[in-house]
Parts: sequence; structure tokens; C-alpha cells
Amino acid sequence: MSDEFCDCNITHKERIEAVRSKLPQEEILYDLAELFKVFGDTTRIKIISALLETELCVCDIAELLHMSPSSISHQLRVLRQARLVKPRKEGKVVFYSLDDDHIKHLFDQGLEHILEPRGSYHVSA
Amino acid sequence: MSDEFCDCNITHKERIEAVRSKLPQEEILYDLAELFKVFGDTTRIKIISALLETELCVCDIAELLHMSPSSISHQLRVLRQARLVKPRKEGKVVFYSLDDDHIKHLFDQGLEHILEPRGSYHVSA
DNA sequence: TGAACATATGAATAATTGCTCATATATTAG
DNA sequence: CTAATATATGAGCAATTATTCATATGTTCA
Repeated sequence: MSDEFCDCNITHKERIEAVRSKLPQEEILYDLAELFKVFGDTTRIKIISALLETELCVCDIAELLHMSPSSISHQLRVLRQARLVKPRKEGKVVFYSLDDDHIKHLFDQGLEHILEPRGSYHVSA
Repeated sequence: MSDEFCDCNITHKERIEAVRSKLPQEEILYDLAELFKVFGDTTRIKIISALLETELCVCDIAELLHMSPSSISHQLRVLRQARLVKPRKEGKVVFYSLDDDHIKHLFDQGLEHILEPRGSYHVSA
């Protein structure tokens, strides 16, 4: 066969096709990876974690994380574009808060994985 | 004050300290970002999505995703180190499966965010 | 209007990362 | 043991990205 990407002889064609038919659309998986990528940065996770408590302005967050307002603003833009936070303008000040509560669920679900006791495979060996 | 990281005058000290006292430990947040980072790649999300259906060997996955066994093996190592997948050896063949079911919850929670209708802020404007 | 300030953004740079290629390890068959 | 095969891994390269610095935008107050 010419349409092989792996020179192995042992691939289970039926199993592969069964899985392929059940996979979400390419675009969905791409967007999903993009979403997780946004969570996958220490600065942004800290911002999200802080906004889980209360809304904060850009300078509050900068002060909280000991970082420059500029870098925070850059990261808030990423979070905005991912629909994770929303701004509320009050004069010169912009307050940010979380955009919906899926975010808390995602965050907590991640925490559970982090904090759970190690499985047997990883303990031994 | 000398310990300011933001030259703004408007930061709410009390609010910042209140949030700071409630933030998870630095290390927890770091690990959490690392976990999400693992989900934040298209190839790895596809692997996870496939393993949600059934266990697969390295070559199955390579064939499924039209990628080289080498690149899949590299990514499986990342997934292993994050305790997201576990190997099962059968002769020369190594079958991978998901390590626990937090993973499905995380995956589904992410999907919900992706698929939900856009909020009002993002729709208008 | 103009100065001060909070935030946003573009460009540049340093660090990270995913893939490829070459090679190593491990298992099975002969 | 040797050849063949499935997987793992190290080095190198190209692409992505988080931060900094300079500058722009927008709001308030005199």
C-alpha cells in the first residue's frame, strides 16, 4: 500500500478506522488545543486564578504578580481573544473578570489531576 | 514605596492582598500550567482524543494521524511524563491508554467552552 | 487645550518547542 | 547469534512565544 505513514506491519486497520470515524472534526480539535494552550502559561494561569476571586484592573494584576503592566496587558489580550476574560471600563481604569464559569470548572478539573495521588504505574518503576 | 512593580496610583492594596492570600501556591500553579501546556498542542490533543476511544499502539496512532512513529513516540513521552497516558507492552508492540478519567473530564470541559454559543460581549462590538 | 496617567500595541529579542533524521534499545524469528 | 521490526531518544533546525522597550490611544483634570 502506498498510503502508509508508518512502515509497521502491525497496525490494526479496523481499529484505526473505527477511531477515525469517532474523532471530532479537525477544526474542533485545533480550537481545543488553542484553548488549552491559553491555560498553559504560568502568567496566564495566575491571572485566571486571581480573577477567580474578584475582578481586578491591569495594574492590580501587575502589582499582584510583580510584573509590568505591559506584559500583563499583552497576556490579557490573549485571554480576551480566547473569550476567557472580559473588560469593564471605568474611566481610565479597565477591570477584568472571567467571562463564564466553564473556566472555573476547567481550572478545578486541572487542579484535581495535579493534586491526586500518583497512580501505581508512576509510583513504582 | 519602593516595592512597586506598577507605577499606577490606583491599585487597591487590600483587594490585592486579599487575592494574594487566596492564590494557590506558586508551585501548584506552575504544575497546573504545565498540565494545560500538555493539552495545548494539536498532535497531543488528537492522541488523547483517539485514546478516549480505545487503546492504540504507536504505529496505530502514527497511521491515524498521518505522522511519523518517531514524532508520535516523542509526544507520547510528554504525555507519559504528565501522567496522562500509560504504556502496556506486548512483545515488540507498546499499547497506550489514558491513565485516569480526569482526562476525559478535562477534555469534555474544554469542548463545552469551545462549543458554547458566544457571549454577548463577544458577539456585539 | 494640554499635562498626567491607565492601558494597548508593535517590533525586537531570547527562550521554548515540535518535527526530522540518525541511532539506540528491546523483542521475536530464523 | 543475527536479522528484522517496534519503539525510544538525542541532536539540530525552524517556528512559536513571552517579555521588554518604545510609542500610541483614550480618559480625566486643571
